[in-house]
This record gives sequence, C-alpha cells and structure tokens, in this order.
Amino acid sequence: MSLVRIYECLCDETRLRIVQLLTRGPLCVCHLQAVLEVPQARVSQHLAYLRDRGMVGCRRRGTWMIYSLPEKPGAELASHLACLQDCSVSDKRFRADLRKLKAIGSDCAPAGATT
Amino acid sequence: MSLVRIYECLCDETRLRIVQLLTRGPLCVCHLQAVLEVPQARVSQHLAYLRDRGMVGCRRRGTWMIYSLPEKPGAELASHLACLQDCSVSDKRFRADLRKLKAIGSDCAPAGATT
DNA sequence: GACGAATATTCGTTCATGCGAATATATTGC
DNA sequence: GCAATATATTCGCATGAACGAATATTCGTC
Repeated sequence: MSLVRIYECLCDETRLRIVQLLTRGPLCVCHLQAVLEVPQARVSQHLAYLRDRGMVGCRRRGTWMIYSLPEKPGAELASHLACLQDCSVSDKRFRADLRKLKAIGSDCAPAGATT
Repeated sequence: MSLVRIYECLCDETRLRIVQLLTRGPLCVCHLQAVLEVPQARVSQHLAYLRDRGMVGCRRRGTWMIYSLPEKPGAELASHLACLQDCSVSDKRFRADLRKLKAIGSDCAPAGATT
C-alpha cells in the first residue's frame, strides 16, 4: 500500500474516524454508524472506499459485517497507523467517539445475545 | 493543523515528493522543479496549495523563493513528518529524488555564486 | 526605462470525491 | 414462503482537485 494511497484513505473526516476506531479493534457497521452518528449508507460508502484500497478487510457474521484493519500491514501502513494512534490520544473528537463506543458496548454482539 | 488537513496535503504524489524533500531542509522552487522534473507552474500550484494550508512557509531571496516546513509544527504535524521521514528511507522514488538533489547541489545558491 | 530569470496566478477542462435518496442484496427467524 | 434487520450499491448532483496553457508579477541587472 503506497504512501499516497494511505493518505487518500485518511484525508476525509468520516474515514479518519472509522480508521481511528478500528485501531482499537474490529467493529461492525452498526456500531460504527452508532458512534459516528451518520447515515448508514454513508458509512457503507466510506467502508467500500477503504476496502477497495486495501485499508480494511471485512468478514460476515450472520447479518453483521465486521470490519478490521489488515492483520499484516506493510511497514509503511503499520508505521502510519501507529502514528495515527499516538495522535488520536489527544484528539477530542476521537475521545468522544471512544466514549460513545464504550457506552454502546463494543463486543459486536447482537443486542440481547448475552446470556 | 488538523489530521485531515495533514493528509489532504500529502495525498497527491507531487505534493508528497515536495514535502519529503523539504524534510531534508529548505529548498527553492527551481531546485524542487529540477528534481521533480515537472512543469514550473505545477510546482507553484502545489506549493500554493501547501502554503494555503500551512504545511509550508516561504521567504524570498532575490528572485528565488525558498520553501520550508514550519519551524514550530504542532505535535500532530511533527509526528507525521517524522513518520513520513522514516518511511521515506525505503521509498525508491524519494531516494531517486535525493540523488538528483545531490547532483544538482542543494545549497539553493544561484549558479556561479560560489567563490 | 527594458530585459531576463524566477515564480505566481488565472482560466478552462476533466475527473474524482462526497453526499443524499432510493433501492438492492444477504441473512436470520418465523 | 415472508418479514425484519443489516448492509451494499446505484444514480444524480455539486464541488473540489489536478492539470496544461497562457499570462502576470517580482526582482536584479544593464
């Protein structure tokens, strides 16, 4: 994944928030949508953009789709994701997103599935 | 300088090469143009883009304009520029650009000005 | 003043991007 | 089979970006 490709993926606020959230672990579309508070179609469109460029991968779990960052990113991507993660610590918007994620519950289980 | 703004500046190949070169020190437009081997107007347009967004600053020296990265970047920008510099070490295109820069002479002095 | 060199800007064209609206598709439970 | 839920995709629109061509501006020298 080239440097330009990495920056293309991150130069939009919605995609940046998605990738920031995914640095904390895989997430499903409905959780991403709940945290970002944007229309579902927009989340899907940006996920498709990221998927097309190899920034995220996905796997199905029933009707849910779980998105995650690459397990084996190249050196450049790993380096930039680490850098982004460092910077996100002081990013107010990201901290707010994290609080929302914690409030929702980030185990990506269907509501009511717990026993 | 926001993260998105940083990525917007770097998500184009010409601007990326410009910033990569500037991580090694200030440069004038004619040196940048000689290394990048693109039309002068294009270099100027991308420099204007970067300048408008605070990614570079410039000062005149006679008819020459010397461009440089911010002396006091914010934490995010500093972090990303360091990351970019790390990644550039293994970037073939950047190494080629550096060789050209060395061949040209990177002191930004007018030709024949040496004594 | 004119001229040359260096550089910036404007304009028009083309294309990518981001969006919303609408709709299509996949899966599960009944 | 249908309904509900989750998600993806398509279409059209508006805007910004990237570019080349042409030109304007600035500075130093004469």
